[in-house]
Amino acid sequence: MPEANEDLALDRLIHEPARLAILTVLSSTKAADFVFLQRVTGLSKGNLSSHLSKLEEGGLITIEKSFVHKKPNTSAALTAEGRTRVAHHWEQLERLKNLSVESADSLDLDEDL
Amino acid sequence: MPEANEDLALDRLIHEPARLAILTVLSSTKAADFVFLQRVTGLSKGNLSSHLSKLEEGGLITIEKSFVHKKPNTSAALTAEGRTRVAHHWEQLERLKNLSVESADSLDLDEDL
DNA sequence: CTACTAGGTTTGGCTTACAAACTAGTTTGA
DNA sequence: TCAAACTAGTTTGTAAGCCAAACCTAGTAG
Repeated sequence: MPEANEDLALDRLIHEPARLAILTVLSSTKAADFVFLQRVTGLSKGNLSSHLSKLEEGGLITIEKSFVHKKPNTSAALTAEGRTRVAHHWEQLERLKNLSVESADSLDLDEDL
Repeated sequence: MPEANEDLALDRLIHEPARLAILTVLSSTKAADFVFLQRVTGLSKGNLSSHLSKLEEGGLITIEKSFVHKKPNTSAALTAEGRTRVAHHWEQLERLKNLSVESADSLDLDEDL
């Protein structure tokens, strides 16, 4: 029956490097389109496309499709929930990192040796 | 050809939550044995076992097996390389996080639109 | 009209994380 | 004494996930 310090679990949807990059970019821009995201993240189109879909399914971002100069344009933006969840994720990481300082002595292990 | 800001790539061997937890614990203890690691990380035995193997193969930790009270005992410790690579990983994360502040305007996109 | 390009999406294969099943040895207890 | 239960792991099977190659659709240049 494992299940230690449950509250510092990391959300894999966010934690994945490619998505963390996407989300980080979106954190600081109202919205970003596909081409821009591809450039700054360095992801392939296919890769970016599927990550965006997953983020949308997960409720972290919204995607709006339109036509700009007669060309398809896909724009992504963080949802309110997405914004808080991403922020929370960074806090989790901070907690985990700092856990290495206190660590060994004070970890909440059920004392039943 | 994508391949943007290459130098903030995240090492998946380290980034994986389970391993990040293990490594973080090891960062602050000279060494930790299997049972202890299982308790603090909350991982199943099988899971912990295979992650430790991968970390060892990756040169991040060393594993020493012995017998304590006639029972097998597996002890893990960070290698010097492991220690620096883990530290580097936290720096990378910090960089990524802070990238969200400067972001949009100054990203090194090859200007060839 | 044909070829090429831009902007994506779908598909297929390889990798991986996870827990269930297994191994090896030790202690308990009847 | 011998078997059931426990400790400390490892191996294996599978479902999920990442990635890039192949594909799709619409515009545009020759």
